[in-house]
Amino acid sequence: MAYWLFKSEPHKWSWEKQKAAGSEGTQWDGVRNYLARNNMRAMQLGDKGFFYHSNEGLEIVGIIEVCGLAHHDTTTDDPRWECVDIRAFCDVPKPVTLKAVKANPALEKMALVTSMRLSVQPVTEDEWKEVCRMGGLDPAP
DNA sequence: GCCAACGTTGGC
DNA sequence: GCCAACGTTGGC
Repeated sequence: MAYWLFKSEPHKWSWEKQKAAGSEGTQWDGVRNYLARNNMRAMQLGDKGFFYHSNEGLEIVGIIEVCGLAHHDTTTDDPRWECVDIRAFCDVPKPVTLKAVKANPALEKMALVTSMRLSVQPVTEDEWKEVCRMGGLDPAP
């Protein structure tokens, strides 16, 4: 089981929309970055990830589950781009802000801080547990 | 809305 | 294969 972080601008695709998509989930399309794509290729069914609101909110608001392995992104004809399917798993009761992440020395190596612009990021198990604890999810799912 | 960071593109 | 130009992202 691995952990990830997905970034989305809420006016394009918000946590509310992700939840409304229900248990069937949606494809995480639109990623046009090799590193982010490679991260998605490495995902396994049942992997969990944080759902982060960029630009507005700037906080981790939910947890998703990978429910479909990487496959071609149907929003482009370019065969290079792939995406996974994800579905909402649960809310983060107390959203964890970027500010709070940056202020926590235990999270200083987190990709959210060091690779700010990467849209699909790996999260270590320690980081996962720490962010869940900050968000009011203890034990971590 | 600005601007820094950084990934991608394309000419050589 | 290098590197400058360009476009996009995302925090502020």
